[in-house]
Amino acid sequence: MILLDYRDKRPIYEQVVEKLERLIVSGGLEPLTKMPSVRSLAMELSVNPNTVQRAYAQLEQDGYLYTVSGRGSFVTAENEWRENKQGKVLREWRNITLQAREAGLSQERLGEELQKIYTACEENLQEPGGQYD
Amino acid sequence: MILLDYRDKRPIYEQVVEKLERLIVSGGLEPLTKMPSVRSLAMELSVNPNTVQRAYAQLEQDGYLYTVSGRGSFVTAENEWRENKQGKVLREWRNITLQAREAGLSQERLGEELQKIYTACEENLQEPGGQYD
Amino acid sequence: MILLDYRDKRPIYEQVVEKLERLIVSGGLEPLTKMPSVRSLAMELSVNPNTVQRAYAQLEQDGYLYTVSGRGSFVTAENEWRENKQGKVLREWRNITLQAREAGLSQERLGEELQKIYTACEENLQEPGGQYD
Amino acid sequence: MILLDYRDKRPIYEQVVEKLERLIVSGGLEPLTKMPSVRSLAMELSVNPNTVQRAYAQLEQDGYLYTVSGRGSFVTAENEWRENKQGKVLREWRNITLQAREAGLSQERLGEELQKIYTACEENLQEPGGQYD
DNA sequence: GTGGTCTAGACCACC
DNA sequence: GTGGTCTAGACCACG
Repeated sequence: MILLDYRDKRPIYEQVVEKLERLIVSGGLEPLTKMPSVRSLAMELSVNPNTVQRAYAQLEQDGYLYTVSGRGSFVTAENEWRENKQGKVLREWRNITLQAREAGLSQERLGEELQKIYTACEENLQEPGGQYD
Repeated sequence: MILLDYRDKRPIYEQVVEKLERLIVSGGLEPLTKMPSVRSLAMELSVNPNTVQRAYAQLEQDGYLYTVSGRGSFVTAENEWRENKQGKVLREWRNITLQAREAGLSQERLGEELQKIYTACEENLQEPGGQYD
Repeated sequence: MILLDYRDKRPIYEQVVEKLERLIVSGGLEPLTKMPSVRSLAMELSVNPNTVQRAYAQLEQDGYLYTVSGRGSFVTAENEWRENKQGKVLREWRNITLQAREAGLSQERLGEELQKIYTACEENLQEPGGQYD
Repeated sequence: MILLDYRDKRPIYEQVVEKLERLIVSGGLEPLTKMPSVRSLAMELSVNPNTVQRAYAQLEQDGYLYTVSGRGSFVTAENEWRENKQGKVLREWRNITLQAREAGLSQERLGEELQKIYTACEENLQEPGGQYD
């Protein structure tokens, strides 16, 4: 389900956060679903339980999960993070787009890319937590 | 010329790389210009010369600078990095745009933003290494 | 009657204690009333009887209930806990007020708030176990 | 400087957070001061460096500190947290005051207490991180 | 069995 | 030396 990249410079727990956030945002993990337990996910990824726990804590702090001690962690309702997430991603998007303009990419070019990304939706929506880099 | 943010989590040399790269990409530093010496830039930024050295090495590896031993470092000709840079930034841009789609932002919305960013060009082009976040 | 918040970090039995204590303190459960049996309250709240048992034990220890073996639990006479409760809450109140002063809130400001809280009494007194956060 | 209470049920890192937050809020640690290093504070408190680091991370997330990798952690400027802190403490204060009212404490009584707390300022301001419980 | 906390000890990147 | 990450293994409270 999740594949870790040990060559990535970022810490492992951050990779886990990113993958899970994407799964949640894209609907791969529906609201109210029970997440795998800290220990089981740690086993599955062959990392220390502490590492997974740290990822869960981060996701909870970001509003994607809530966790009930002794029972497990659960995905929060969509409306709790949807708006927040859109704001964050939009800010990043503006930043990158500005850089693209500086690098000499024309508005038309980006417009075409935009079109491509939004029309090529079927196959990607199937596998939402996939590789982006 | 360059302002460092000590509260930024990223290492300082990386900030220096980023700022200089932007200066070069956006035309603030023209091709074939001589860069300030490692020592003088280190003094100006009040950082360890090692840090500047590392930044220059990175920029050289990325194709923005070339160093002539005993003479100094110079900005390379534009065609050497332009294409490369565009490729990199475009890949990032696609990645973020995909995330934006997953987060529920519509193509129309991003199209409008695109328009805004490209029409509001005059004032921003003046100060290309500025704040993006 | 009582609504549990499963996303609250505190253990469930503590929530039950808090709600019942408020009900008693605010007069929602009059002295000498018979409390619901452990089992029935557990059913009503859909929790483990152990949890309710623990809450009752805590309330008994705090002087709000007394248990007659084989008969059930009953709310104690008011004078048994009134003074104690006031002392505890007053100590907490002093603590927070001191923090408020340290945080820069003026005496006048808190005086106004005090006034507001005590004049807006009618509607809140109806539903004493309600939301405070 | 900081005294840990091992009988306290709360985790150690949380106690550290609380004490340091109070020191900062009350002016015992001035803005831009360098905090003791993670390791040295861990030695001083006889706890594991991880525990202190967790406390620092929390304080950073709450806006009281910023940390520069390889250089240390520093107290942020006052305006970054002052307002936020006041809001939080005021909400708590309202909550407790409401409970005090329910417990039968009169507005006059709390008014007197308020007066006492605010007039007895001299001695307490000297030792702002002191015992509150 | 679940999450939460803590310790001890290790390694890395940065400055 | 500084902070940051990770592992291994332990204990506790909760349900």
